[in-house]
Amino acid sequence: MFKKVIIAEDLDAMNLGIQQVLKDLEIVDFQHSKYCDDAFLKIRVAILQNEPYDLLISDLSFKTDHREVKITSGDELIQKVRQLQPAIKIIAYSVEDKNYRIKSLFDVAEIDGFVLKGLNSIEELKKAIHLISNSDQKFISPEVASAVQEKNNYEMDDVDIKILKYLSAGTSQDEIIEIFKSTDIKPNSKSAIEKRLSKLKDFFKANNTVHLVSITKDMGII
Amino acid sequence: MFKKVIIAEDLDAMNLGIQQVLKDLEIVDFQHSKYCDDAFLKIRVAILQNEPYDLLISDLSFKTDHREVKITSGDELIQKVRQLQPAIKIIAYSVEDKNYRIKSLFDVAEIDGFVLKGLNSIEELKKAIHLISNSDQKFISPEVASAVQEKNNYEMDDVDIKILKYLSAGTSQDEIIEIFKSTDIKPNSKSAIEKRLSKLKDFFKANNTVHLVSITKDMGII
DNA sequence: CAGTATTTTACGGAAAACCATAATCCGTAA
DNA sequence: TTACGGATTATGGTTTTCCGTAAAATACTG
Repeated sequence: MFKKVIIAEDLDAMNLGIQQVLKDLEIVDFQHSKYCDDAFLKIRVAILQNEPYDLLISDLSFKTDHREVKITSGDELIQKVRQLQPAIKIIAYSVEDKNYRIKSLFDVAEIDGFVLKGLNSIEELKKAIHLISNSDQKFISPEVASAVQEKNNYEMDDVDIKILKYLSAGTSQDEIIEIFKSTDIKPNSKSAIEKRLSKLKDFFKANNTVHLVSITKDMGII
Repeated sequence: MFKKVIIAEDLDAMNLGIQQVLKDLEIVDFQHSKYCDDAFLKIRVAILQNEPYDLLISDLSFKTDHREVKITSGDELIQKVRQLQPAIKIIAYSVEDKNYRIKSLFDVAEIDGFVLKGLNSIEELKKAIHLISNSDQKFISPEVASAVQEKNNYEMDDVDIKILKYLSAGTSQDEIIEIFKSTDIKPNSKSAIEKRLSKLKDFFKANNTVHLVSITKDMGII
């Protein structure tokens, strides 16, 4: 079982629940942070002191307040922690149920578990901690288990995402072309952008651009 | 102080936090429901038994699981409870920070308090309960206090919302016109729809339709 | 190097969306 | 009834997007 745990979670009411879980599991050595920056710092310090954490439980979305922060989302935090301490186990604990985002957490950041905040998430969190503490198996909440097996036969790249983001920000296709040319982004012809858009619409079964942006927004891609 | 309280909140981890607040306030008679339907039923029964609740604390968004439910959101629940028992005090407790939605909760459903789930929401919830328990003042979390004073000089109507929803679902303007004509919705000419869209774009400072849908989605209007 | 495949770019016509103006309908009041 | 104002509808022209075809550039292969 884990000896030293760190929690990154901003909502105070939620924190109580997580701490209850750890107490039930008789894990006494845990810290929690309301800010990603703070959590990252604690993890770094722990490594330097030769007493690294062996589990990170992190939320994905964090509220912003007056404080100036560098790491704004749990995704970023997880990413950076994975680089800093590759062996640490990571559980994402979130209400996020968009397949795309969950899948990329497993694929890119190689999280060890994903627990969906829900009606029985406290029990699930316990299960997840148990499972990954003494094996290298992955845990994923049953409600979203389909996310990982889902194969995206069409791999979207950075440019696709950029286009979608610009579109949703009200940029016209022509303006996007201008921006791409001036910032030296590779495919920047009218046809190329159009073709990509057409492929995206095809893939997401969108009737038109408005629909496409609406769908990808819902999926949490942009 | 309140004697009998009901909580509608689906996330189990969050429930612990709220119950802690009530215990601190020495409110012992409280129930909680993970489903809106269940909460509504409890409230109805309590009225029939002549022991009505005097406070409802409700989340806004609820997860769906296998169960068939009639009331799917906290907004609906609040609305129906307000009709059923006009004198009950209602606090919305949510992460929702879109001004439009908060404002309409105060204006339409006449909630008595809005507490934003956040880094210090437990304390705020306590304050809110205190304030509204012995006065008719409204409580609103400081972070979103601006929401209520914000005056929407342009009043959107049902048709506007319908248009936006259809657009975000991939319906073309022409198709919307067809739908409006076949379902007998009043302004259904090309010009009328165009004019409305143009006004909406103007009001929301949107460059084009994609942008407009993107903005209104973010605001929680659609 | 030649030959083939893939990607990017170019072009043009069709459709949809955008925008300004003018005509029509409709309720209200003089 | 008639005049007026507001809302809806009609019309026409411009811009943007859409979509197919084809040329050019690049990458890949034997």
